[in-house]
Amino acid sequence: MKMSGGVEWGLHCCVVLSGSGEPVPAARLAEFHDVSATYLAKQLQALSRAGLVRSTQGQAGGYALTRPAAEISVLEVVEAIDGADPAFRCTEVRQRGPLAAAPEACTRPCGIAAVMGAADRAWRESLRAVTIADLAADVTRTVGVDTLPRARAWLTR
Amino acid sequence: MKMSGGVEWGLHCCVVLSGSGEPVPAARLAEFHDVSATYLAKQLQALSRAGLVRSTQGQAGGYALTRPAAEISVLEVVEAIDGADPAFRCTEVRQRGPLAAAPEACTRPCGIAAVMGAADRAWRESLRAVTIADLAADVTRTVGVDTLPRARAWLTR
DNA sequence: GCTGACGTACTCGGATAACGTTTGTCCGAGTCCGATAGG
DNA sequence: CCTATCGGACTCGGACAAACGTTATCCGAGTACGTCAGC
Repeated sequence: MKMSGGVEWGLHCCVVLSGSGEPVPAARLAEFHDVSATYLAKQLQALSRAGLVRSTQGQAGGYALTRPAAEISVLEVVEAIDGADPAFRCTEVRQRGPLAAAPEACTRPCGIAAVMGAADRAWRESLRAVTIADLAADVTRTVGVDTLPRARAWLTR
Repeated sequence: MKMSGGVEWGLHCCVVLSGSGEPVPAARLAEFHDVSATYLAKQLQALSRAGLVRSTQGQAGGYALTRPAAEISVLEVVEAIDGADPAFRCTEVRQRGPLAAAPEACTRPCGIAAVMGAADRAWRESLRAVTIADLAADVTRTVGVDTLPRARAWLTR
């Protein structure tokens, strides 16, 4: 039960990208966060495929959010990078073994899968309730008012 | 974001073990579910280490629940097999890079980690609310009243 | 002076290796039951 | 007939490989800007 480490990077990138329409190159974002440039590029590609960011090629190109930060939930970023598949995958154990239940006798999903599905939905709902704008506001409140503006200035230097 | 497949096996084992104090060998449980005996043994060992089941050695030995099924939550089984560590691990990205925040300026946890932690708690709370007895009752209701008694009879044949 | 085309440098994107974790397997230590021999 | 001892077989437990997924990396395709020649 482990989430991809790229999720954290992707979220941080979305936060610093919020509020500025200027495209920022992946290499710049990587240098800012002091992480592997090539691997961060992979995460940004995933965000691009999901339609959360728009990529611009050529000089002065880079990545920018496609929507206002207030309209992007944390869940979307997580699902874009880590995948939208539920953590639990039912293998229909009931239908195996000497006393296997007939497939038609099995209500879908089975009790175990239902519990896991409910927990998964609770988890996703919790992430859906928070937006990138909320995260940015939190940074402003806890670390300092000028933190994000300074970051944006550095990124678009 | 993927849960260990052994969790499903462990839960099914707990369900069929509920209600009978008789120890059941791991090999028998594996045959019943038609899964790898050696690997299932590994999961049962994890449950044993967590104190959810008690192992008895020698002839007529095996595994049995230590507590009534109504007092064992699904969460306990999941944490015993899949580990209790949260899925998200904060690497303190804020403290890296050219504009790194000073460690003392960072409130713990940071906004991102806080959101992830809340989602994790929601997930766990959802799993904590269901017990093995609930799962057993669901089987009785959906598949058939005699399903579990027949399974127990087969296991202790 | 203006316009068009060209070259260049910079960007992303997908295909390609290395590592770690999970999955799967094996054999050894420990223990209980049954058989057996003695009282 | 009862009891203590011994043998055997069955059990779990931890240590040992293989496979998958994640992590990390590279090079090629595409595009926008700046330059330069022509009108």
